[in-house]
Amino acid sequence: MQSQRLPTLEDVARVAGVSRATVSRVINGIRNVDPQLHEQVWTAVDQTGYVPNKMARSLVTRRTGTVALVVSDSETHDDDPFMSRFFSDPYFGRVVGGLMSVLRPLGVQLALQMVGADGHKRLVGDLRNGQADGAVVLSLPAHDPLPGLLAESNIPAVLIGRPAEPVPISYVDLDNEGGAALAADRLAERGCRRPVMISGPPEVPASVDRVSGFRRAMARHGHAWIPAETGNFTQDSGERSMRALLAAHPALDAVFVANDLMALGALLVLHDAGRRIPDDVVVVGFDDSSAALSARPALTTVRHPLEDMAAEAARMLLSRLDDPDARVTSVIFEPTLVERHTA
Amino acid sequence: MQSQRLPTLEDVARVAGVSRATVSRVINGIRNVDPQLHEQVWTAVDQTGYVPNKMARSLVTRRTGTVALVVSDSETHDDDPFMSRFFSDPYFGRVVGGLMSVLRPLGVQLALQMVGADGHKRLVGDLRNGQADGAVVLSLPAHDPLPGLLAESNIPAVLIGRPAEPVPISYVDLDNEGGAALAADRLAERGCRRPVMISGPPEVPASVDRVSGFRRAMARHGHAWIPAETGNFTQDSGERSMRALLAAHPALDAVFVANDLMALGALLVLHDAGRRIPDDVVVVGFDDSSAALSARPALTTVRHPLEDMAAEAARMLLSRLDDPDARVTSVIFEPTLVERHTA
DNA sequence: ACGCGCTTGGAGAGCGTTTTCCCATCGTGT
DNA sequence: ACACGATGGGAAAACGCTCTCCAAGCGCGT
Repeated sequence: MQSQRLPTLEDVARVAGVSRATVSRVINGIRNVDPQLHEQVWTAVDQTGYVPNKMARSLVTRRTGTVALVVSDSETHDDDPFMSRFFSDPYFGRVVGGLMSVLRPLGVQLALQMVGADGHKRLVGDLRNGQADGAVVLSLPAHDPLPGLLAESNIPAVLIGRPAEPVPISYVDLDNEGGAALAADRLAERGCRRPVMISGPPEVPASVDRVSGFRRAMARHGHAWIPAETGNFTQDSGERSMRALLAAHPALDAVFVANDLMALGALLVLHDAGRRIPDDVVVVGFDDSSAALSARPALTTVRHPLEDMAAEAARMLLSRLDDPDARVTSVIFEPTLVERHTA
Repeated sequence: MQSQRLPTLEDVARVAGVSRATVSRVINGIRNVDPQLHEQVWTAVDQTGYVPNKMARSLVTRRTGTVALVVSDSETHDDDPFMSRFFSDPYFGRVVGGLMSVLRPLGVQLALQMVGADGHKRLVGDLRNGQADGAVVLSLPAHDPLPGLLAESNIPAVLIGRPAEPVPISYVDLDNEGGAALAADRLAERGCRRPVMISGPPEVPASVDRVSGFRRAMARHGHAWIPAETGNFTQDSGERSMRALLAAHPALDAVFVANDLMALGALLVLHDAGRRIPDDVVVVGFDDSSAALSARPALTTVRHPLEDMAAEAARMLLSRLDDPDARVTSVIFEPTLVERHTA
């Protein structure tokens, strides 16, 4: 079986005994077509096995039916076996799942676009051209110029996670401060006296917000100062931080950890140190990733509704595509506390 | 800023004072162009900010510069919050990472295609048309007709994981039997007397191979029969299976678990049962996923080089695209044993 | 009968490329 | 000088589709 020429509109038209234009109308569901011809056309389509050529269509409509998922790799360039750290992080998969849940029923394609430190202009060029109708942008380094470029090129785009500097571009984000406050309230409720925290890297905005949210809420509960240790969101750094904290503050009885993976590490260290959880020490994580469930005891954590956020981002992008003059908007999601067994 | 018309070849040609054809030649690096004009054209390109329109180009070249990553969702239709189980499984991310590592340097796009039980013909149609030049197909249910359809439509495609029935289509796969044998050898080496195993679902071929490989190798070591319990690759099922095994065979001193996630569960149960690892019971997992590292003690496991396999799949697909008459091939990867602290 | 609006369907002009011809132009061997 | 093969560049034909005209047909009011 050779890769012979596929049937075109022309072929269908010939078979149905009508013109290209009519077939096109029928295919695209435009009314004003005699039911009789309508019928003829469809049978001709079936008979020829016609499938519209997407590129030809896109060329004239200026619509690709594709949105790009842009991920930055400027942070993970050449140490790891290529990006494996990022892609194998459940974060990525959760976003893809969320996007797909709204894109797929509508027949919209998702194309992966990676952009390095250099490729910004190329990306914008590609986007303005035929690559995609719009973009969902993920996980940018703190002061990435991309949001600005997108905004000024007038490319439909939605960020997941707000940009570091204010930029006229739509985004979805999580109320990280509120989430941290939830954790703080829980800790207070459990009657903790000597809370400590393990924070994330200071260059990621979400991390900063979690710290400040937690501090502020704890202050309301009468804890003016919270000893903290800085991790980098890996389990390893969680262990290290916990050990340091334990050494400096042996009497600690509560710890807020800025993400679940680090919390997993902290739990291990606490366990090895002979602390009973939650009796001696209560622990609250952040994200409600799959790690939270596999922790022992199962981790009490702040749920980050990433799938929902991604789905909303997709919806926002789509509606922007339908109405190019739509205003820039943002949606902030409220986290919730998932009570399991560590606090 | 309006979405004004972008510069086209025509515009560049006018600025450079040459014809469209010449600009096209220069852009596509076709020799036989006067260096002088060559220069003129490039400055004109810079000046106008020209970016070739991908769709117009694809329309005539019949090449999209895109490959599709096809994932089946017929198994996970409507129970979970949409596919979250599959996408958030590190499996997905590892494959994406591996594919990207070869695709991106070549400027090839990756498009996600999900296909349900019904959508097969649609997918094939889309693929034969403008969607993508070829496909990497992932994680199919046992007797999926897709490989057959792809083969008979002569669509360039590479499967990750061999098809259940023999089909003339290229694939990469892991020597699951060999991997399981590796685990068996290790268990034997550790002098185990009463080995048991936790297998995966019988409908996935890889799972079956792991079981048979393990059984065969253990037989060589003199263990004619291995008690087994069947899980479904989740941590939960690992726990359940381990509990059952412990109840039925209290004297067990070694367990082979068909994937890391289940091994994680098994480890927890063994720990709760007061068994010391690896002194009382040795455990070997399979996959070397991130779970293996976060297990305590760190899990000894069989490494499944998924990124490498995905990368190879991409390379195979690409070379098939370059030479449409290339023969169907397959590459089987050899797993290795990663020695950590459980065996 | 005639004209007028309304519905249908066809002809054809693009959309932005690549690529096939084909015509200059030039250098070379006789 | 003249013919002749290279070689560089332009005109224009696709590629497969959408969509804007226009013409034809039809029912209605005058």
